[in-house]
Amino acid sequence: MPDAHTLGGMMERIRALLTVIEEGSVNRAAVRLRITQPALSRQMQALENELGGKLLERESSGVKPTGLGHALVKSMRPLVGSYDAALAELRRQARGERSELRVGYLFSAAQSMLTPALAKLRKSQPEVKLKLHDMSPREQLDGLRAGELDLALIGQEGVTAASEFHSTKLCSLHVCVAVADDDPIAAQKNIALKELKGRDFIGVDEDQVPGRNRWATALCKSAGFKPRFAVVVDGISNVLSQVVSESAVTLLPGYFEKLQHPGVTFVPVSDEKARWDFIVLWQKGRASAATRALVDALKQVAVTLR
Amino acid sequence: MPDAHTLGGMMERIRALLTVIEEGSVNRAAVRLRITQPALSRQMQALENELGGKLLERESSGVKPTGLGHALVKSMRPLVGSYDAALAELRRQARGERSELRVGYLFSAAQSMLTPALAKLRKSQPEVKLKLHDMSPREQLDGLRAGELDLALIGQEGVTAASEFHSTKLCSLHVCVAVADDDPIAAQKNIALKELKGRDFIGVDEDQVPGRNRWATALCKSAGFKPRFAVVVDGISNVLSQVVSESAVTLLPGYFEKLQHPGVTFVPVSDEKARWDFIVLWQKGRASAATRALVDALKQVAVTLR
DNA sequence: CGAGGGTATGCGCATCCGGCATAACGGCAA
DNA sequence: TTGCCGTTATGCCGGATGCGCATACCCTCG
Repeated sequence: MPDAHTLGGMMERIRALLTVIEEGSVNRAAVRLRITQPALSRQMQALENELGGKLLERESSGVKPTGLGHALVKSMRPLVGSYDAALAELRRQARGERSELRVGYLFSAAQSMLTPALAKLRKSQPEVKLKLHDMSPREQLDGLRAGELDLALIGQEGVTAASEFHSTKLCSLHVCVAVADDDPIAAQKNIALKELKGRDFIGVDEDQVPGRNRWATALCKSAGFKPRFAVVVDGISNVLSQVVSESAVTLLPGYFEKLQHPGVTFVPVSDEKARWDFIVLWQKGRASAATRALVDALKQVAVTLR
Repeated sequence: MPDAHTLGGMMERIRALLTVIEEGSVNRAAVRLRITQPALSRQMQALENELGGKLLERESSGVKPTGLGHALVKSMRPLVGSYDAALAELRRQARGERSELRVGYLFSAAQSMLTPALAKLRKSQPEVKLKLHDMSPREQLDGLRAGELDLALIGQEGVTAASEFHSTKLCSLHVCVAVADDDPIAAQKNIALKELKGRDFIGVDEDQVPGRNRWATALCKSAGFKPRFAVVVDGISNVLSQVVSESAVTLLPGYFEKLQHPGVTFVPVSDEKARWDFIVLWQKGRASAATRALVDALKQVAVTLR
């Protein structure tokens, strides 16, 4: 029940009217609401003025709803109930008690880290309701911005957006270059970035993997050349096919070495600066216990994977 | 949009927050809401205090929702929409513009009057959405009291409840007595009430047809005797069967003469006092145009049926 | 550095709204 | 019939709330 000093809006007056109709008496309802009868009487009048019609028939034995009063009860009672439930849930969430955790991630990048972290979370917070969404980095960022995700596991693409959310770097992977099996580079144990000067690069659509091309460009620039993107494809899964068919190269985070792709060889880059960061982003404001627990679990798993 | 002096409750602050998040700026939202930026800033703070958590991250370029702010938008936006729609509909109804009309009636009693009245209504108010409910007198009264009906066509049973609603008497029917075909009374053109002294009467369950037995009792008392109810049945449709099987009698409104029932004859009662009133009840408070139109139409039809 | 955009906060004033006291009405019992 | 009790409505007053104005502080950009 709101205290006397928050009874200022229509919703509060509507709530009071529901009580009056239930009691059939302004006086008894006032006792229930812990205000005086005259104050409540005036609230009822104010509500009638605001709606433009009588809601109550006044009699010496109490009050009875008019047709309009009945209609208000019918339409507003469920609404008030939903509103109260929503407020209660928001207050719970504000206290960090949100039990739902919506996680966005890219499977190929995150599964080796996410799976053990979720196991830890399941142990420490068994009541958490997880919603896992396999999505591209772009979708992850959009989901966070729209408030549809609580947390995202994202790579280098998330670095530019990190200031919009809370963020923590989990680990930094080395970089490898993908080449066709019959490429001379495929026989090397590793490669320096400058050896890629003059080669055709395959880029990724900015819309799907924001910042990937800029990252590759920055690395090559630090090695003294500017990469030429012969083709820009619309998804990571198409990059490796184009590497083969175009006799081109592309820079990828080291986790790709674990993926088998016919006709493609991954060669580690030896440059110290060639790193790919893996970070976790979560919403600003107070984080729920579930969110904090998952972030902690991810940090622990990241340490073991180094 | 409420004016500046009614922004007192949480709902109004929530509404303001939706605007702030939409604009991404307290300042621009304040312009939209036609209040000053400091007032709106304080409302946001008050709302955060009431919910117990930050809803907005403040930056020099404006504001961004926190996770809690996103959650509020998601849960409250539809609620605010429903609330506004409900208020708008209530205001329309208050102005007499309700386009729905829920009518309760007992078919056998009311159809001869209701059908022509509805034809008149259809002509004068073609946009009215009618909801017709064939129900017992008890159900009609309960429906009115619960605000589920706007108007009820009811007989003598509604007379005692008339003070709870607006009411108009439409007509007064003569009374007849129902007897078995082989009863000596069946051969009479009419009958005086006092001739029924000593006969078994069939009564009707008070719960289904409130006041029917009391009405019959009062009529017989005015003729100098008290009726003995041999059987009390649970519905009007069972009365006539019992009249035959029990060689009993019952008093009924004159409209029953139009109904064919095997083995039963209806004989008019000659006593002047033997009348059965037919009335229309509708909700207190301002009646919609549709309700008034139907009441008028019923009055006109009642005149022609006399 | 200054200008312009943003949000937060002190202060004063107007309005709102509650409590207290009282008026008016209807119903019921003696 | 009168008096009592229950009801709702309304006048008056004071405290609470919330707004506008002025100002402080921060950030970004030319």
